[in-house]
Amino acid sequence: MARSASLKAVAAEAGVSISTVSRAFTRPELIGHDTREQILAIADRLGYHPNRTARSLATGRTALLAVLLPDIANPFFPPLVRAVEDTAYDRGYSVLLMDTDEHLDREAKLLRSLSGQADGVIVCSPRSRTEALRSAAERTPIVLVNRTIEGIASVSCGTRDGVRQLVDHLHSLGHRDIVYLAGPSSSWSDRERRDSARRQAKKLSMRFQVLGHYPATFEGGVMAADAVAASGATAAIAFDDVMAMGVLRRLTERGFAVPGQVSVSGCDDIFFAAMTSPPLTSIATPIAEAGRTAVNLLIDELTGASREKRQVTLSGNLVVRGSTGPTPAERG
Amino acid sequence: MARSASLKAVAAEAGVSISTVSRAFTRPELIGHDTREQILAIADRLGYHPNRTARSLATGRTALLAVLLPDIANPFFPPLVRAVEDTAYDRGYSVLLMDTDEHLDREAKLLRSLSGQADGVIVCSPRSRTEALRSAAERTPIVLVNRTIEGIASVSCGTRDGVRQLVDHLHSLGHRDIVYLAGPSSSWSDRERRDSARRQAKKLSMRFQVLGHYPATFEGGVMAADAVAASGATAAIAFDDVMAMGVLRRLTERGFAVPGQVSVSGCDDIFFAAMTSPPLTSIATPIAEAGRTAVNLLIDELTGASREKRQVTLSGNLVVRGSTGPTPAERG
DNA sequence: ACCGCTCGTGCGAGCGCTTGCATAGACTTG
DNA sequence: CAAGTCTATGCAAGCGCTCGCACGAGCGGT
Repeated sequence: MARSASLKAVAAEAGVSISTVSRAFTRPELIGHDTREQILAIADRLGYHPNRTARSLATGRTALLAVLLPDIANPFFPPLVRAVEDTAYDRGYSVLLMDTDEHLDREAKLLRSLSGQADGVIVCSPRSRTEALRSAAERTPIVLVNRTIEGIASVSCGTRDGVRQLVDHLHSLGHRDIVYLAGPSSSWSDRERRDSARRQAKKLSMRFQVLGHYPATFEGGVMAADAVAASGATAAIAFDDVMAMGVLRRLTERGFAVPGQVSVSGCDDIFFAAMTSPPLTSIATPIAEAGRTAVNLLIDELTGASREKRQVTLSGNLVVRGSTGPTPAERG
Repeated sequence: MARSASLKAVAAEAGVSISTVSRAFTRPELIGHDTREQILAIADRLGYHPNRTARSLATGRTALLAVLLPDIANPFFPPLVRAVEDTAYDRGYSVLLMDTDEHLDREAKLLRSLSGQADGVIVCSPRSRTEALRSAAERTPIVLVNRTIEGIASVSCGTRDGVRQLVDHLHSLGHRDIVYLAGPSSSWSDRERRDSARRQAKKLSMRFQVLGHYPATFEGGVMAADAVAASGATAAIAFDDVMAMGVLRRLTERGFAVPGQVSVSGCDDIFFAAMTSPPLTSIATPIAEAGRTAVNLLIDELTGASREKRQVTLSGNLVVRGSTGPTPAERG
C-alpha cells in the first residue's frame, strides 16, 4: 500500500511551505483566503489526508477514546457503545474497543498500557478493583459508567426510582407478596435495586423476600424460577432482563401463567424485552444517554472545558408491558 | 497528565543509548543478555511503556484494525465484534470501532479517511456500493464479511446448507406448503436464503411462496405474520431471527398455535433465539468463527504471511428448537 | 601478528506533522 | 515619511521511536 500524499507533496505542488499547508487545515484563519483555496484544491486533487499518527505525535493527543467493557456480547452494552461511538464521532474522536472478556488481569493490563494509546477511557467495569481504577485515573482521564468512585468522574443509570415505581405498580395491581431475585453479589447495581425494592415494599407493607444470588444469565433466571414458584410470592422482580427471561421461560414451562399467577419484571429494558411472550415489564435504563454523557464529560475534561470531576446520575423509568398484571385474587 | 517515561529517560538511567533500549524491547536477540535484563528492570521501575504513536510513525504501522459496521446495536454484530476483538488482541492488535449508523455517505467518508488510521479494515456492510469498497481496497487492506467482491478477501457465513437442512426438517415434519419471508431487497444473504429454500422446496415438491420484502425488524415480522396467516402455509421461514420473533409474537397474539398450527423459523441463531417462547428454530451462523477468520486473513495479508485474497465461506447448521413441529395433519 | 568474523552497541536520519518565533510586505498613523 | 501594526508566510525544532549503517572489541584460524 503506497503511502498517501503528505504535507510536503502538497506544499511542493502549491509552491508554499509545509507550515502553510498544515495551517490551511488546522488554523484556517491564519491563512490568506486565496492561498487556502488553492491549497485545498491541490490537496483534494492529490487525495491528501492528514496522517493522524504524525499529528498525534506532534500534538500529544490521539483523538481516540477507549471503551473498556467486560463483554460486548452482553446485550446491555451495544446500545451504550453505539451512543458512545456516535457522540465521539460528532466531536471528532474515534473509539477503541477493549473487551476485557471478564478477565480482571487483562483489564488491569489494558488500563495500564493505555496511557499513550487513547486520550481518555470510558470504563464499564462492575467488577474491577477500586484501587486499580483509581491508580489508572491518575495517568489517564477516566469516566466510569454505572459505578462511582470518589474523585473519578462517572455517569450512572440509577434504578432506584424505577424500582420504586415498579413496586408501586405491583402494589396497585394487588400484589402483597413479592420477591427480588438477586444478581451477582459484587454488583453495585444489584445492591441498589434490592435496597430500593425492599424499602418501598416495606413502606407499602408488602411481604418482601430476596432470593439468590443468581448469575445474571438466562440460566440463572431458570434456576431462580423454581425458587419463585416455591416462595408463594405473586410477583418477582429479577435483577435484569436476561434473568427475567429465564424466569419467564421456566415458569411458563412449568405451567404457571404469567402474569395470571405470577407477575415477572426485569430491569434494563434491553432491546429484546419487548419481544418476549408476554412482553416483559422492565425498567428502562437510559443507557444511550449515559453513553453520550460519558463522552461529553470525558471530552470536556480532555479539552479543559471543565476541570471538575462530575458524577452524574440518570434515572430510569418503569415500562409496563404484559408480564405484570393483577394478582389472581384481584382478577378473581 | 504527565507524559510517561520515554526511551530517553530509560537510556539515561541505564547509561546506554536509546537504540539499545529500543532494541531491548523490539529485537531482544540483538542485545547482550545482561544489558537487556538491566534495561528491563529500569524500564519497569520507571513505569516505561513504549509510546505507540511514535512507534507507529516510525514503522508506518498502527497495530490497529478497524471494524466498520452499520449498527453495533443490531444483535447480529456483537458476537462478531467480540470474536474480532479477541483474536486481534491475541495477535497484538487493537480494534477501532466504526459505526456507520447505516449512513452510506458516512461510511464512504470513514473508509476514505481511514488510510493512515488503521492497518486494515473489516467491513460488514451489506449495503454499500461495490465501487466504493473496491476503491477503498486499493488503499487499505480490507476483508469483507458476509459479502463477496471479486479481488477482495472475504469471509461469509453461507446459509445455503443450513436453509436446505431447514427445509428438509420441515418436510420431514410433514409440511408441504411453506413460505419464505423476505428481508431487505438489497441484501445478499436474503437472496441466498430465498434461493436455497426455493430450490430445496421444489426438489421435495413442496408448495413454496415468497412473501415480502419486509424490514428485518421485529415490526417487519409482525407485518409478515398476517401475510403468513393469510397464506395458508403450515410453516414460515423468516429472513432472520429478529423478524421471526415478530412473526412469533403476532401469530401467538392472533391465537395461532406455534408450532401447533404454524411452524416458524429464523436465521442467525442470535443469543435470544433460545429465549423466545417457544424457543426459535434457527440456523446457527458461525459468526464468531467468521470474526476470527476475518482477523486472521487480514493480519496475514498485513504481515505478508499470505498474499492471496482468499474468499472463505463458512457454513451454518440447523438448530432445531420448539418453534417448529409436525403439521396439524401429521399430529392429528 | 594479522586478517576477517561475529556480536553488541552507538549514531543519526528519518517518520509527517505542529507550532513558537522570525520576517517581509502592506497598511495605518501622527 | 518614519515608525508602528497587522497579516500572511517561512523556518526549524521538536514529538518518541525505529533501523540501516558504522564501529570497536574479542575471537579463532592461519
